[in-house]
Amino acid sequence: MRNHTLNLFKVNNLSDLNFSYKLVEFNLPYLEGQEDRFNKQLQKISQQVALLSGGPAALIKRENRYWIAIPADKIFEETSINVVPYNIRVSLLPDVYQVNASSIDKNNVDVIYKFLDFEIRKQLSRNLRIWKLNSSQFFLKQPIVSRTDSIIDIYEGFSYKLVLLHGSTFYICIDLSTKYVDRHVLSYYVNTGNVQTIGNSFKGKRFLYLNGDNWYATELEGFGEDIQSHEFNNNGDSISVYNYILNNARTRKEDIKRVLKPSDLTILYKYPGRTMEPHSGACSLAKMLYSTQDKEVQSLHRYSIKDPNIRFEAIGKYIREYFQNIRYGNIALKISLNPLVEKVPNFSMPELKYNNDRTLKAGHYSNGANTTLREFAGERKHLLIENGVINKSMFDEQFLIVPDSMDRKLVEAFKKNAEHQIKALAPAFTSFTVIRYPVRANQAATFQIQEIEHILRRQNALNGFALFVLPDMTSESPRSARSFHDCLKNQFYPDLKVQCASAYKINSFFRSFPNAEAQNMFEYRVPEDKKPKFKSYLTNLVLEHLIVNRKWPYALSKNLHYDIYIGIDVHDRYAGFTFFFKNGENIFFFPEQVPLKNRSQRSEKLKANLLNKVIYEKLKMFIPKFCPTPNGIVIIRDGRSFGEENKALSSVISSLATDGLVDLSQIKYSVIDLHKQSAVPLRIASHTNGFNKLENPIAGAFKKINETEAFLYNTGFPFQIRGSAKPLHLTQIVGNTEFPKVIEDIFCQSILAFSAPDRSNSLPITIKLIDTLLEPLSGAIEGVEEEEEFEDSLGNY
DNA sequence: GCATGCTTGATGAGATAGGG
DNA sequence: CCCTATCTCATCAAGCATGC
Repeated sequence: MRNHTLNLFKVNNLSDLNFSYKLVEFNLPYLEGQEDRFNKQLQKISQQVALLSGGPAALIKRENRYWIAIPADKIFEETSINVVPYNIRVSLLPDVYQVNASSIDKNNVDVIYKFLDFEIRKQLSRNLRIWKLNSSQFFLKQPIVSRTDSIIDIYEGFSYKLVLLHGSTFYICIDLSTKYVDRHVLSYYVNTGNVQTIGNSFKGKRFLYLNGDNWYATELEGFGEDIQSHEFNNNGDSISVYNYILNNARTRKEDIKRVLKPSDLTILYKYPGRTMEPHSGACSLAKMLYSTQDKEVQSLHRYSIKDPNIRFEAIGKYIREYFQNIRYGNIALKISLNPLVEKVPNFSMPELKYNNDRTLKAGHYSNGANTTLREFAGERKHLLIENGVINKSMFDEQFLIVPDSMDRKLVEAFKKNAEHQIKALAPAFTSFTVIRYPVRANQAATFQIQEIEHILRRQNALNGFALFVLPDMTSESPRSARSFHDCLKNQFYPDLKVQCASAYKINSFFRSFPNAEAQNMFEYRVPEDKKPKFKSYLTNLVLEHLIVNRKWPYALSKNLHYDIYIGIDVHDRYAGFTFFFKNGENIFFFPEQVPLKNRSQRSEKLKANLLNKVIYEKLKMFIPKFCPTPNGIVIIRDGRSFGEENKALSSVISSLATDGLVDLSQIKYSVIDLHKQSAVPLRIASHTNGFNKLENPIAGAFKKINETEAFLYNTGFPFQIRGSAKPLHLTQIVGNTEFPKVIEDIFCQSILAFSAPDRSNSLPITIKLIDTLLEPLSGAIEGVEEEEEFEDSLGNY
């Protein structure tokens, strides 16, 4: 194992700090089955106490009862808190609990975490050299020296999170972050003379407002008069914007006087994304914020992608400059200047099983390997091209649906290429039936799709699989092209399974040549110089089409530790389920329509009875066929599970036991939450002997932060990525499986990169497939409604 | 066509302030 | 004193550039 550097900086003098606390008592009745409500009520009480006492409040459970801990030096009056339907009395108990570093245990560690985190955040917010975007992101007030002639200043900063390792040691975890801000203040562009003509173009944009020492993000609502004339109501008194700003400038008064002119225009702003009574401010204190889709930022985006050396160097700098003067009570926190360095374990690359009994094994030839780790990604693709897909089942009916604007000979040429490529990978494939559809410019997507449906119905093509060539929509807005695409997939789903391609793209590869055999005839061919690009385009398109056809390209040589994995994800109206058995030769996908989210619950929450129904039905059918008496069932939930998955899984297992399909005394189970993006911005870099001291960790490296939580790096070596690898965050929410075995199983699943075998893939195939086969449907509903509204408004004229 | 890293924007939910 | 608009906090999907 190699040494690795982690972006974790230890709090060294925890033992010097005094975390003594008092308890707050309350009695909240728990109604059976009302767990959701109970948790919300608990949270509300704890926040209320934090407010009353003016400091941190930590919710803790002792002797099967809940309490709230607040620092021993805080006090508040006994009071009632309204948590519908109760009024809960909260009172501060007199006893003081002494806590020191040696007495940290799992009963009081959350108290220490909350207290410490509260202080660190508070003191970062008070640091005059940085500004706070939200509770975890901080940026320097000095932009980094620009490397371009751009009108944009780049503000670098960091996101912060306090991390508890293995329940006893605290670390500061920070990562880099960037914001793009206009170099000039708004008054450089807009003044009382031109506000009528160009003012509107700035409305709705986001601005960084430099209000004295306090900088924050705002959204521009509109403009007022000049700041000397413009008055607003301040606690009952009318005051001009100019006077208000100078009265409140405090230490920054001289600086502000220099930029603030009485003739500056007043801006009316609100906080981004909110509806509120606008505040008044000065144009000369606002600088426009840019987002990643702004043209001006596009060329700067690459500067924020940083390799591990540069990233870790900057992280160390922020620790030195902003984390060495933080106090807890009367004592300075001693935060290590050096990052945590330790041996990080990794799983080895699993062996893959291909068609024709071929395998791919990375490592030393002496161990039976047939490739080096370095060559793994390339070979993974190469073996697939050579041997074809492992799934040899028959194909359903196949359609090639093309716009009638596409030349017949071009369609013929493309069809020949596509069929040849598919047959090379899956010999069971025969041919496409070509269907042409008319394209009507300037017509709503819904209307066009209806017309296409009539045509497909006449040709009996509403079932099966289609490669659908989208018309050339380069002249139209990207939104309407996207809307067409989404409508299409939504309209025919799930009977007709559609993979899309673009006529524009296909056209760009082909050229017409004189026919060699017949004079005055033409044919379409790909010229030599475009062949490599076309080959790569076609391979990827065909691989996707095979995935849509459920023809999995390869599998694992060995079974996973646990026999059954179930992936679950939700996109708007559909929940997707994948069932993965043993080594992945048998994977099944099912969409299930779910009720649209309502106001009171989280959008992605699934109900236990739906989960129970789907999972039980399918497992009852599959277990006898693919894995009799399984040793374990694991649910992987993309995003957050809400206890429903757990309820469903235990009821499914007991039903299956009644049916005699599983052995209750043997079977293991668990629910895993998988986050592509974690609140903990943990990074890892491997030490090398080369010129660059740090590089991305090997794929399969993992860092457990406690018994049920880990970070898994799936995108490192041998895969090539720009920047620094971002891990998956895995949490075993419930269950009795061995967590490290589950992590390894998830790593193996991520090596089944079906859609791009030569690239890295961070998601396990159980989740990735749901995204691929479900994703285009989400958003389609909204798109349709927008189009219809648009049509209606046209009709009124 | 695919993949990645990265930032912004949207969203939900609890809590609060202030008007009627 | 209740209701509603506003605010804060936290999380996740969308959308970007870029490379194969």
